Formats: sequence, structure tokens, C-alpha cells
Amino acid sequence: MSNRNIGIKDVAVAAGVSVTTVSHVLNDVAYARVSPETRDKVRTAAEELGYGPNRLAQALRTQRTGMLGLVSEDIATTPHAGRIILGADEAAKARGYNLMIINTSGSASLESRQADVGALLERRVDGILYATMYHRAVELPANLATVPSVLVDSVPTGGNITAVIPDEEGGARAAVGALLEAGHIRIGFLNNTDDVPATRQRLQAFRDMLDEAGLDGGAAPVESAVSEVHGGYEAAWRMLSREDRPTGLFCYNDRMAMGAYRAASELGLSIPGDLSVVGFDDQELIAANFNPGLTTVALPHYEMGAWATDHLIDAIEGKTDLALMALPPTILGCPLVRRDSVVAPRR
Amino acid sequence: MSNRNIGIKDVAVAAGVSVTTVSHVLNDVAYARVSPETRDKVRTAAEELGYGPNRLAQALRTQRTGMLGLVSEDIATTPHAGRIILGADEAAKARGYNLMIINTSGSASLESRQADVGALLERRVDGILYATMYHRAVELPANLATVPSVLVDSVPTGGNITAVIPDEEGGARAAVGALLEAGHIRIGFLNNTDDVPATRQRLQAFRDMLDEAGLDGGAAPVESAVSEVHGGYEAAWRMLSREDRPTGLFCYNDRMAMGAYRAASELGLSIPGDLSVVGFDDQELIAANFNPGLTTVALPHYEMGAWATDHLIDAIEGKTDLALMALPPTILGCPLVRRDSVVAPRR
DNA sequence: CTGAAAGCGCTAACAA
DNA sequence: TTGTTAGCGCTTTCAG
Repeated sequence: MSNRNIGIKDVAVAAGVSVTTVSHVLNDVAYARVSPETRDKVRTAAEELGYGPNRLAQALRTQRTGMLGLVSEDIATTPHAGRIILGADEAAKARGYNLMIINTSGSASLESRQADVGALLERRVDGILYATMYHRAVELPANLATVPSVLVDSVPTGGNITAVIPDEEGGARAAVGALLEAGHIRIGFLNNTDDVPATRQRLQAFRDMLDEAGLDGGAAPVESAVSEVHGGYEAAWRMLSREDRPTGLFCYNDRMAMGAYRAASELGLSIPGDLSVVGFDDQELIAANFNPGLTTVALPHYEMGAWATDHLIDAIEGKTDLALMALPPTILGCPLVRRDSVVAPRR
Repeated sequence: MSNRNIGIKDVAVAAGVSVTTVSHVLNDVAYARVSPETRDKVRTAAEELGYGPNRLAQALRTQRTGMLGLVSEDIATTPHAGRIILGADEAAKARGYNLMIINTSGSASLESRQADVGALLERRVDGILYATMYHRAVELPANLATVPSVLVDSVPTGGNITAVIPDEEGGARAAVGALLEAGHIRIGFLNNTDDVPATRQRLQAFRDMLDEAGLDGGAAPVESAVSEVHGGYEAAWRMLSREDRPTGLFCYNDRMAMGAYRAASELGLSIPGDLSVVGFDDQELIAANFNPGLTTVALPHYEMGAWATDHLIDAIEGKTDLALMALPPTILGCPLVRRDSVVAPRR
């Protein structure tokens, strides 16, 4: 058990050598030439005393803390943050780094976010991950540029910084593809009303897929509403009340799909018999627990967190030049998760 | 904007004073006697140079890092972790501390969890928060005792450590109380099958409340199943198929309540008309988005995180002796969140 | 093969 | 009222 009070000097005394030697063997310094016997003596002494290095002192001396700062938006409000943190934590741990986390609000002022970054900087983190809770364009605090950093789940409004984002288009194409593949030809889209990349890109992919299938994407029904359960409910109600109501429905996210389930049920439409639906986000609680289970598209939060961390560490260790890969953002896939809400349309 | 490269010495030179003076004014050292003019010179010099203290060096010298370690179980799988982290982060930030987070698994071996604590110890965190994802008894890594620490959302199996847990009993009493108050006299409980404190305490509170209301708690219907949606569905189906089916249903958690909603619907029972239900956990996604909105009991995760952090810092700063408050655990309230799933029974 | 000593950036006696 | 200086625990150059 590691004992806070004992230092390298104590180990040196116990082993009857100098601190230099202790440092050399404990850190496996390449150029050090120490006899096997001495190495053994040192190691057992360290073991017996329960020596653990003081990382602060190490850091002060080497100018490397082995700490990564993670500023994350709205940690408590979405499950997405947890996945990014987990991906980052595991990637970091695998390479001997640890995470210093600061929560911020998506709506916080630039100054307040700059102060958060500043706190991390004072602690001399080796690099910073800046994670947002949904894919959009963010204005980054200027002091972020002070240190290697990567943006997770967003693109920068100005300037350039390495970023990693989800493949909205590919995900949407997979979703619509699942419907097409099942044989649907009347397909509707329940879109979000916010002006974020996902809104535009998913719509574009929706239309493209229909066009490519020989259907008229431009004429396909689209209803928009706030991307919450009640919005999905309202939009679905409108969509499903049409004469030529679709047999397949692509929803902007799982929450809207949840609303669509309710609307369908109230309209006497069964899922998937009368209506096939596919969502986006793969929110466990909703998607897996629905009846029938919701086929949806998963967002790669864990993967983005891990990717960002790995590349950040590469940059810190000089294995990569972040500046070179600053633009464009790296895009990570959004895999389709098949459950039971898509079947062939009734004929 | 804080500049990593400039140190206290540069400020001293720029201001034409010694480093001592700089240190004194920048840290507002009480006993220091520095003229107002000098103070000004120092402050503006620091400002202009963009000086930010190197917290590592400070920490090495003062033996205080201002960092708190947080080992948290299963960050990505429950929304609870996010709330604990948020509560801890805000409390910490308010007192000038930051959080170093390590994720661990609830099922990880003692050694692996001990290594996680060890990593925090090497970084010389001033104290450690150990958070579990559900209320139970945990075996803590021995090295945790090395430093001030508090356990969040669990009680220790052996030894003593300050802990903070939710008021299971009070929460359950509030839940059953809501049903009683609405006039229900046939009330059932859908319980969890895991042997955790919540299972026992909520059941006990359920029976007690009925007894106190002059109903026979011992005879009240209880069905148990795994605490997931499908478990709730199965248990509810059994419960609601009885001749004397209850008009009020208390569910172990919101997920089980979600299953109960489905079972009720399939049995042609409307909520809340034919059946009033109350859950536990207040999982936003479920509880608020259900139709009707689920009346439930909120778990004080944010509060536990904040309470633990505040008391940990008190101990670190010598304002409290943690040992004195080690036993018994502090209990934080679980407030009832009223929505629309409880009404008076039909008569 | 091993050790002495300088110094990372800062704080806090102590001196002036 | 201000400055000198000795470390905090470690790594690393340089000399044996």
C-alpha cells in the first residue's frame, strides 16, 4: 500500500544507493547502466516501504503532468456526456494519463468558459478535450489554443482545431436505408426545428436516399417540431393524419420517436405492422425498452471520446502534429442498431 | 490571457520588487505588510504579463493540491453518475477545488479499484470521493483510508468512513403516502429482487405506511422481479391479473413503472383512471415524458455529490474531523415529484 | 556502474 | 516595508 510519507530519498537510504540510482531503476531509464543486483535492491526497498512517486514533483521537474483536462458541457443532463467521459477515461488510463474534469454549461458566457479552461491551464494539464453535448458550431475560448487540444462533437466557429464529429449523413442514410430495404416507398421524416448541422444533414441525406432509390425525395413528407417527446408526438400526429400517410417513418431522434409511438397508438396504427419507425441516438432507456424495440442509429460518443484522447496524447507526445490534421474534422460512423420497429409494409 | 511561460520571477522583475513581495500580494497573505503602491505595481505587472500561478509548484510547496479525486462507478451507464459529478464539481469549484475523475466498474476487483485510488494518491489529491451508482454496501480499497475521503450513495461493509446515502424509507413513505392521500386502500408494490438496502427499506416503509393507515401492510400484494422495464411488465401483469387487483401501485423504480404502464395498457386499464402509479428515481426521460406524467420520488444524487464535497473540503481544511462523523451515514431526503399518474380511485 | 548537485516554480521563515 | 534563501520531491547532466 502506497505510503504518502516516504520519498525517493528513503528508498535510496534503505537500498544503500543514491537517489539517482533509485530514479534510474524505478523509471527504467534507457541509458542508465545499473547492475541487476542493485536494481533488485532498489525495487525491493521501494516495495517494502510502499513507495509511490510524487507525481507533482515529477511533473514540476519534467514539465509533464500526465493530466488531460476535459471540459464537458451539461454533464448531468444528457447520457451522452457519460459516454464521452468513459471513452476518454479509458483511452487516457491506457496510456498512463488521468482526466481532470470541469463541467460547463452550453449556454455559459465565453468568459466563464475561458475561466474553466484557465483553471485547467494553471494546473498544467498536458492537453485539453473540449466536449459539447450535441453536434454544432462552438466559439472556443481563446486560451484553449495555448495547449494541444481537441474538440469533441462540434466544429469550431472560427480558427482551427482538431475536431471529431459524428457522421450525421451516414447515420441518416443507414436509417432511411433500413426503411427502403424493407420495401417502404412512402417514407416520412420527423425533423428537428433547431438550426444545427444534424437537422440539415439528416434532411439532406433523407432526400438523397429517396432520390437515389428512384423516389422523389423533394416531395417526401417532412414535419418539423422541437426534438422532444411532445414535439415528436405533434409532428407524428400531423404526419400520420395525411391521406397518403407514410408506412415508414424516420425520426430525428429517439425522443421524437417516442412521441411518434404514442401518436401512432392513438391513431390506431400498430408498430411495426402499420408503421415502421427508425430513430436516432440509441438512448438505451427508450430504444431498447420500447415495445417494439426501436431500430435506431447510435451516436459514437464513446468512440469520439477515445479517438480525441488518443490523438491528443499523440500530439502531446510529439507523435503527431495536431496542426496538420486540424481541418477538416474527423468523422466517426453512426452504426444502425436493428431492433424490431422495421418490417416490410403491408400490401 | 494566462501565459504558461511566465513565472513569479518575471512578474517580480517587471514590477521591480522581489518574488516574496509578488507572492505576498498575489496571495493576499495576511501578515504581509506591503504598501498600496507596491501592491498596484505588482498586480498590474502580473496582469500585463498574463501571469497565472503554477499550481503544481504551489502544491509541491504547500502540500496542498486543491484537487479532489472522484472515483465513480459506471459513469456511462446511468444518469445518476452525471448528477453526482455535477454536484461535486459545483461544490468544489465554489471553494477553489477541482475534480480528478476516474471511472471504475461496480464489478471491478478490489485490486483494480485500489489501483484507481492509488493513481489519485500519487497525484496527491487532497481528498477522495468514492461514488457508487446505487445504494448498497461496498468493500472499499484499503488505501482510501490514507487520505480524507467520503463515500457517496453507499455504506461501507467494514471499517468506518463518512458516508451519505438517500433516505429510502422517507422516499418510499412519501410515495405510498401520495397514494393513500388520494384515497387508495388497495395498494400494491412492485419490488426489486436484488438484495440491496433499497429493496428491504422500501418494502418495510410500504408495509409500515399501510399499517399506520389502518390497512393491513402484511397482507398487501407485493410482486418482485428484476428492476428493469421487462421485470416491471411481468410483475405488473401478475399483480393486475388478481381478482382484488390494487387501484394504486408503488413501483420500485421508474423503469419498472414503465413496464407497469405497458401491462396496464394491455390489460385495458387506464392510468390514472383505473390505476394510479408512483415510481422511484425520477429519471427525466421516463417520468416526465410518460403519458400521463409519472409521479415519482427523486433521488438526491446532485445533493449527495455536493454534500460529500463540502464536507470533504471541510475536513481537508481542518474545519471538521471526519472521524467524528464517520458513523452513522448522513441521510439526504428523497422528495416526491408530483405529476399526473395519481388520482383518487374510482368508486 | 554510481553519485553529486542543479533546478523545475513557488512559499515562508528569517533577515534587513 | 521588502528581500534572501532554503527547501517541497523529483529528474538529469555531468563527473567520477
